[in-house]
Amino acid sequence: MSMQIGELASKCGVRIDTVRYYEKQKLLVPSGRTEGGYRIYSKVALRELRFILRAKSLGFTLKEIQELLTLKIDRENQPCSSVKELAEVKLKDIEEKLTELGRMHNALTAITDACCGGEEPATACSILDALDKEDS
Amino acid sequence: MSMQIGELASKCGVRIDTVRYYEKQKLLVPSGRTEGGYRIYSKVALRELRFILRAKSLGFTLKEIQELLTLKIDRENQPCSSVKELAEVKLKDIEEKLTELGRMHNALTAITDACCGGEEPATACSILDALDKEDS
DNA sequence: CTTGACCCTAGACTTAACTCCAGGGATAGG
DNA sequence: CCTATCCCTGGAGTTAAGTCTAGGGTCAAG
Repeated sequence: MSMQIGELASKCGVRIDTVRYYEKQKLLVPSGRTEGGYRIYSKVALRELRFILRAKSLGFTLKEIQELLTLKIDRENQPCSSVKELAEVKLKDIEEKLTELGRMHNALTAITDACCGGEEPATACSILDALDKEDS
Repeated sequence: MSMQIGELASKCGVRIDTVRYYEKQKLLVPSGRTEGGYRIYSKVALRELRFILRAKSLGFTLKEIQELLTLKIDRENQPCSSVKELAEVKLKDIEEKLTELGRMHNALTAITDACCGGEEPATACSILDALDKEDS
């Protein structure tokens, strides 16, 4: 039903420090404290941490997750469009990175394929030449 | 024929600080200094800086570019295979990132497409629900 | 009552690749 | 000579998301 920080962390596969860090970032507040000052977490906190981790795995930053949580907490009064907008911004973001990585991949593949990769000296290595070319 | 740091930087579209930073990282040494201590760069330095920037645009880190430069400087005695190996490691690296980003893209697209995005309250928003789901 | 496992805080450190700052010197044009 | 523009150094700051450290308290078992 309720647990300490160590159990919460290990249930989610993160470090204790990470949980405390999320708290400092106002992403996750413990349900209470013991007399001795230990944080206690409920099942709700477990769900919340998992929410955060899922959003992270989709590429959201902690700052963006904060926004998502703000919307989530106040769901009744927030339009779906606000949530979808965040998701779409992030999607565009991911798409840009994909494009850029694709560009790198194509260019690097091209010059790598052209290289013999043999044991002969790299005096005329086509990779080094491509990086050193006069044009562009 | 030869220039100061400002001209070199602007010819390559980087900041002066960046050039000095590359020098600190032992990527780019000026050809000399004026009496007054100003760095002077030759056409060779210009090529070298462009080499660095091209490698960077292919996804190499500065540390990896250092290795490339080490090989390049000693081309005669380095096998092509060493160069190609660096390129292939980087390619694999890029491919992993592409895979991961593709995974994110698919997942986020799926849950985003399912969201109405309308002005109605997000009480049952499918994006929030997907992030909050019990399973997985 | 002692041991070991757990927890607390505040704050420093990490990585990459810059970017900025203070305080000052060099150089060219008028 | 004055001014504007360039340049110098050493070192600090930036960003994201943690990770680590020192020094200490809590709690349950034996």
